Amino acid sequence: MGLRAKHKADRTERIIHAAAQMFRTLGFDAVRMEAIAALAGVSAGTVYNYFPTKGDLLVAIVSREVEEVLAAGEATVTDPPPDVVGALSQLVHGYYDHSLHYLSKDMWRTAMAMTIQSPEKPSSRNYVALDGRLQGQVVALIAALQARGHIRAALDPIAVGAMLFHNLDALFRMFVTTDQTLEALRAEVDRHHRAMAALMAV
Amino acid sequence: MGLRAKHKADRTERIIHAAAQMFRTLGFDAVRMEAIAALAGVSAGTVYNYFPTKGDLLVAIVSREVEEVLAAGEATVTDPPPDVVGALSQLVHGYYDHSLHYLSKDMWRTAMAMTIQSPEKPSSRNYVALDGRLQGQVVALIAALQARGHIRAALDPIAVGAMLFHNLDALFRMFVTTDQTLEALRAEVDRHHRAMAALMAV
DNA sequence: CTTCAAAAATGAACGAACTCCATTCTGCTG
DNA sequence: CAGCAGAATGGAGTTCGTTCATTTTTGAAG
Repeated sequence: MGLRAKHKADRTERIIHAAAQMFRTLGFDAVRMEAIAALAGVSAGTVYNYFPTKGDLLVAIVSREVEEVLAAGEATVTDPPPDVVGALSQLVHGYYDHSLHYLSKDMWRTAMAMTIQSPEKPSSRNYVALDGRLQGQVVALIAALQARGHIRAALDPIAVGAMLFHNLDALFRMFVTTDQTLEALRAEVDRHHRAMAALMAV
Repeated sequence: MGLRAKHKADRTERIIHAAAQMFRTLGFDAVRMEAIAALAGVSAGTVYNYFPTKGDLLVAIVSREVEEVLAAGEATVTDPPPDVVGALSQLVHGYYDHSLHYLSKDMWRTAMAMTIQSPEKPSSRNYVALDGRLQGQVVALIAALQARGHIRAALDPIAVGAMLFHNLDALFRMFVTTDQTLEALRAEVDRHHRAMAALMAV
């Protein structure tokens, strides 16, 4: 990698870190692009050379978090606990527990809003693709449990996996739009998992 | 109602109709508040005496649509078809089929985005409450089917109803964020309903 | 019918994201 | 090393949503 490319990568990192820090401490709306640029040590115009809009900058930050969570989920999918509730909970709690590590609820809300409102933007497409991979992990987990004979052979793993994912997604959305605690979120999703596990039992 | 109150109601209607028409034909972002005000026959400032922001104006419009859909759903809940898939489909197709009557996908997306990003605003709270009532209808339907002995007595109707609602909501969000047709949306949700009906069967 | 305080409407001004662009700087290449 | 292409700069300009001081309208009291 030439010096030029390295500078580019450095600047991208600096901008992302500066923005992430400010978004988290001040809230998305309260942060001016000038301030991000200043903290990153570049000019405002330069930020726009890297990210088309303030929203895209946020979505890029959030997408990094999702990628980390995805990587962490692989372990559960490839080697799931034998009980259905335990397997689902392990995967989903992994998602939830990491969600506020680098990000605030405000950042999640704003990023979700951006990707819904403008699904055609490249940053949104990327985010949606990551979401699809999360859904794929849930489907894969259901299929794995089914292959091991822990849930009924007759059920449609894709449809059921999709429903479970949509559910955990909705509960997470509720979490970030209220002052619900992580603990309460976990309890709620576990309740749903128990209900589904009872239905899926062989 | 005094003259003053009547004028107020008239203006509210004119503003809502003007905004709805323009949002639908031009798209939310392309419509300037000036233009809505002009079509409604008032000044820009006046619109702000009636709706705090452009987004709140949109959410008010969308909320009206949800209220109509809610009313239409009552019939299915109080007297559901005996088969589980038929009952779920009748309710949910009712929701979906009316969704584009007055609104565009763009309006749905933007309204969803607004309510997620700013859940504390009065207009968002109202919208979320309507969503809760939709979820309540699904739960009530499951409970009714259960009371009639069409699905297992052992299952948790609140958890299962919540999951079904979250699922139909997610599928609708996918619908409005892509160019999927209503037909394809119906087919997809029916597939999920069949999968769930099989699990819930006595 | 006149008065007047409260309510409502008005539109000019403001602020911030974003665009544009002439200029400057920097690292690659012949 | 020269000079060129690509990138950063930063300030001026645009656009809208939003705000607010001012003006106009309202309807009840005298």
